[in-house]
Amino acid sequence: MGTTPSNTSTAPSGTSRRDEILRVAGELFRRHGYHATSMRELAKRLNLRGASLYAHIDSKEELLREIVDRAADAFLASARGVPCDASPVARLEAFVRGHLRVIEGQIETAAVFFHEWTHLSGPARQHVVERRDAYQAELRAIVAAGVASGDFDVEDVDVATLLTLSTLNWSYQWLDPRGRLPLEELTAFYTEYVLGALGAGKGAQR
Amino acid sequence: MGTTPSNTSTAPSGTSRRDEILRVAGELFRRHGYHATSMRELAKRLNLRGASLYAHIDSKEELLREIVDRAADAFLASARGVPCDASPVARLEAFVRGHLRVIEGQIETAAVFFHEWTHLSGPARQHVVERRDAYQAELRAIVAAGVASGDFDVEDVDVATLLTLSTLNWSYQWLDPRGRLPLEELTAFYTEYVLGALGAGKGAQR
DNA sequence: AGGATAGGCTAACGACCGTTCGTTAGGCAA
DNA sequence: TTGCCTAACGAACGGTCGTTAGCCTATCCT
Repeated sequence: MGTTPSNTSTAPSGTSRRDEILRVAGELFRRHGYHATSMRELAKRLNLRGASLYAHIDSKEELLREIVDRAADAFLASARGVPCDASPVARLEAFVRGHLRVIEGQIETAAVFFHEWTHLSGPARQHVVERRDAYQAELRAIVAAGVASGDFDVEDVDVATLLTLSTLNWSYQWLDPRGRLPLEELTAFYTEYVLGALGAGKGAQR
Repeated sequence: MGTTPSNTSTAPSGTSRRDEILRVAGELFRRHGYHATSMRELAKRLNLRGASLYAHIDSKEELLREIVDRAADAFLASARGVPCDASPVARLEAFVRGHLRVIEGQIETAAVFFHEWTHLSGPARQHVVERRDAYQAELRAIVAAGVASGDFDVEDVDVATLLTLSTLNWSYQWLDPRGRLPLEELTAFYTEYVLGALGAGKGAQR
């Protein structure tokens, strides 16, 4: 155990110090924005000095990259977890549920992902673009399948996909995990909204 | 004319230097974010030095405030221009059209409004909150009217309003004034999408 | 012509930034 | 006890930031 890497050091709560830094960074990045959050402020929140953070991380950008990566991976995994042998309506429903679950389960991470990812540069940025595109492609496939099966009635699959993503993506701005609506209920509202928009009417096959 | 205030000085294109500063600031704030845009960079884009900007403006925050205010005012004016004696469907359609027109007509201003307004502080910030709330209230009134008239079929007017706003608000992320779809066509797609979501079906009264 | 004004510049201020470096203290194993 | 490692600190590096003050020039007005 003497060779344990430094990032497994234990913070009081049982999580690693590095995880704690990431968590607080996520909160601050979300609240103030990446560039308006200083390392000194982040350290202060952790009862440390700015310089001390570098015992655990390489750079500020690494924090952003890791937070954004986590969200991107979560969204993509969620989309990829949608059973592709289900009906388009059921798939759409699963997609929506997965989307909201990711946001609700890690609101800070998701919010930073949506709002701050463009501050990444180089390969990290490109990697995010790829995953966003892949995510959109998953949704597009569902919409297209719905159109092909007759469950959805849209004139332009690309636009319908964009509009659906728009509906889902803005939710980080107002979705409150402790809000008045339980997630299941919000998911039901969302699903009905989107299905209606896609022309799936209430009698659509599930 | 010797008493002309300083902000009416003429830039090459015929607009005032101050307007030019605002325009370029809007572009840079949108592309890089407010905090990641420096006054030196803004000045450089205008072939000036950073310090020279203060002959025309009081502060960096004033730029942000003015850009955000313009967008907020435009959105609210647009919503208030919706004829309240029309059918709910027609009102909704006008709302959507107005929303997209504001964005399309000043994409930088709108994008900065959606993405950077939280960097404002004090009364300016509060003023934005008020206008955002007023804008949402206008939409809510339309949705509620549609429910009352039987044109819309939603279970929760507040949630339906939020979801509709979500659908509209994310468009600044992808709406390209020079994109493949003319605005009228995009508006038609958008209207159909939202009306469908609100349970207004294609036979709904217009 | 002379004075006023506007707009631009340079230099500088005071504050802040992300990060590195040298050092210290505490913990652990041999 | 000694030696090593980790985590944290203070000091500092090498900048950057928004902004102010003083100066200069061009233009306009009387």
